[in-house]
Amino acid sequence: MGGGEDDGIDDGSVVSVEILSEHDEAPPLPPGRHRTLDLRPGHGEMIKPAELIDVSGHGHLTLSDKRIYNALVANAFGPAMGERGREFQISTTLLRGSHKGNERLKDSVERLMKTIVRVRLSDGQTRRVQLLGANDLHDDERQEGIFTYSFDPKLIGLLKNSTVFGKLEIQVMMAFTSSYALSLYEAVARRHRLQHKTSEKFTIEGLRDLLGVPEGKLDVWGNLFEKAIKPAIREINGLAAFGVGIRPIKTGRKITGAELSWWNKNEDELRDAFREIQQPKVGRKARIEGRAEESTRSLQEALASLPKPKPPKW
DNA sequence: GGAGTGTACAGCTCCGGGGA
DNA sequence: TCCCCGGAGCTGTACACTCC
Repeated sequence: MGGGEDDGIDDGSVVSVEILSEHDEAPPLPPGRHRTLDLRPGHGEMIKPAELIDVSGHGHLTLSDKRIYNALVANAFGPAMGERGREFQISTTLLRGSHKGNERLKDSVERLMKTIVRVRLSDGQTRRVQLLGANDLHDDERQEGIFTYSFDPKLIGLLKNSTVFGKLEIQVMMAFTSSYALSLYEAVARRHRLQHKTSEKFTIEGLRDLLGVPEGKLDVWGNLFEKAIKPAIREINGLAAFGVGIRPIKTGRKITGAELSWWNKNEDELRDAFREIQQPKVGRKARIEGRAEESTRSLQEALASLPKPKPPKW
């Protein structure tokens, strides 16, 4: 998520969607172009319209909020998502993850409802809509924990005509431990398939928005880099099918912007990423940083230095 | 001297799970 | 399903240090 009305130096990330009136039919597309909602995600993938990735003002959302929202989008995804007044249902078990109660789910839903999507329209106006529309959480026994939800009609208007999207690997998405990593992953996922582009420049504010850093937090570049950018890059480069890098741009000595770049991984890197996703989250940071190998080696050395145990007498 | 870098530490959030 | 707990590790802040 990122981009928006206060976007970066390079305007390439700003979503520009031609909005139709409530009753308009979608205009015909040029040959070879498809509407996002007509696409079919592959196995283990989800497709997220760019309008839901380039969201401003999502700084207060936690990692689990973002995951839950992606699960709701994945569940609703398809031509039906573009129908006004359409409601969708999903089992709360799928949204809760491994946690037993619904209390966190309720909190997440309320935070998602308070999140405003800001999209710049082609006529220069900015549209503001709620990320999640009206919903019902049935938590009595007869309803078996079903969450019924809808999207704002104005948001549906955007989604119906969307042609730009990001393909997200669900396993990778679930493996992130940092919310900044998930935001950066989504932002790059929608960009890295572009053949003519492998980088994009942002202002510091644009980059903060892209990562979803709350206002007033991590104001100093050093802190932003150390606590948000570095962990996000580390996780993506360790887990995703593509690599990312962020290079600061200086004006004099002051850092005034940053260049985000991305590339496809080679076979070995892909194999490493796949292997890491299969491993438990505990110790991932160390493994990704390559420290795991070192600590394993020192452990082996320590074990080797111990006196060999005598074979048991049977 | 101003700006970036590195790091220690405290607080917070996430996550998994026990028990009612 | 809810309430609660504890551990792991993420996040934010502050400060000393380095560099230009």
